[in-house]
Amino acid sequence: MIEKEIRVAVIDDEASIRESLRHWCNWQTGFQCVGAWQTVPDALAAIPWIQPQVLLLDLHLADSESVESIPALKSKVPDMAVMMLTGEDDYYWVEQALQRGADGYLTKKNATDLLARAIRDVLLGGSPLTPDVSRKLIAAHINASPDSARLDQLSPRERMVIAKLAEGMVYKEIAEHFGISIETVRTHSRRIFKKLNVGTKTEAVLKYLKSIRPNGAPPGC
Amino acid sequence: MIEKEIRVAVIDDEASIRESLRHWCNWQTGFQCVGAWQTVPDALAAIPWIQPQVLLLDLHLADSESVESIPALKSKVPDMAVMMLTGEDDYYWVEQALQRGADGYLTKKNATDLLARAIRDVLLGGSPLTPDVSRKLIAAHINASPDSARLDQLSPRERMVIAKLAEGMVYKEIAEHFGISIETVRTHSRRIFKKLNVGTKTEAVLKYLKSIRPNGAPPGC
DNA sequence: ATACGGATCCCCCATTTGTGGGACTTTTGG
DNA sequence: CCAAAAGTCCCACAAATGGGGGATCCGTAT
Repeated sequence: MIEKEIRVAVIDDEASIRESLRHWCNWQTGFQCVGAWQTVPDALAAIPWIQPQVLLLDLHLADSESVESIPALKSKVPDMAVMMLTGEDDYYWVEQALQRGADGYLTKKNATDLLARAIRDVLLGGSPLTPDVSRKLIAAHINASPDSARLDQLSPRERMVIAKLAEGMVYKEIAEHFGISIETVRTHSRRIFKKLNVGTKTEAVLKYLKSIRPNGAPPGC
Repeated sequence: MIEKEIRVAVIDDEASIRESLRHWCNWQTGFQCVGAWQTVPDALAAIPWIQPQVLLLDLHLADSESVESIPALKSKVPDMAVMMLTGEDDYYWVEQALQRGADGYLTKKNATDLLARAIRDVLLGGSPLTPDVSRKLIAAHINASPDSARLDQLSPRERMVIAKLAEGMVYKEIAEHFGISIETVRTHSRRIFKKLNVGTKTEAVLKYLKSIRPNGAPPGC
């Protein structure tokens, strides 16, 4: 039945926490820790071979590294669940993490007694959040369109570029339109993709249209 | 100054008209006829080498061949102007031709006295239309979304595919979603592009969204 | 002064896309 | 039943795209 144990991996730069999570997993029945890395790059290199089902990701890795890396991590193992672990419940990071594809978000203080259940929940498609997190999430969601805000992260030039993308123009046409190199357009697009957290022109355009007219004015306007 | 003459080409299956247009061009000062073909395939083979500036295209080639071929012709010589010539002013064909990239549309009866000016106009970026044509164009435009009709030219499967494209999915994802080969998805897409008269996924999605909700409901609905 | 974001451009590389064929089976409408 | 349309799959090739670097220049903020 070692085959049926839930394969859990850990990323935490703090050795003590990392190790205690590892030991906790292996001690719990039904879980096995298949990896525990200190840094995201280490994990990125390993998880494609390890194929964990759940990744416990510490929010406290140097500044925003952990949150930024969620898309990359999930792309390596698409149906791996990412569970954020954090000490504080700074809502800014909650939002950032969830927008980037985190599946759960637990504050560490009450993590240990909830973690086993949370891991099982997340594998069943749930989004386990500790109560303090979900309270803030709900509060923020009643009046905010999470994606619209992303647009003002775009620089003026990037806005001009995505506007043209949203007219169906290809890179070469946009370059000619603005009298710049196609390489510049590609650079702008790559940054737009990163900021909008998408991977293709079409996805970017869809998010752009949603953001620019959440109420739904015709594309021609 | 033979270099500064406007290079005109003709496609017309009726020999008498074709020849009279050729002679007319060469007789007019400032024009030279650089080609006169009976069929579209003949022209397609020749124009890349000839590089005409203006192509006079008879609408009366066997059924829809001439209109259908406008995109192909323009793709061979991207900045060549295509001027439609027709006896009648059946608005259906006017619309079809303009949608496919025709730059001008003249009815033959009053063509000869306007043709010289129309050719010069079209090269300056204008869209010369005989009055009867423009009247119908305007009438049709006040209350019609010309593109919406195009969607029901799509087969059921093609509609399913473009619906997924409009969710930002890439070919491989669509293939997996429907459990078919990526080649099949590509084939569907090619036919969708042809029917919607576009060249890229993004353009297709934009037309699709416009057609599916001309009033502009949010993409999420 | 110097660090930083924005804008510009360049190279490389793997993958995806767009386009042209062709071919086979299954529906479907006369 | 037969022809047309739809759906499926394949090959091949050029172009476009999506990332990954890195580099330069210019303002502005620190």
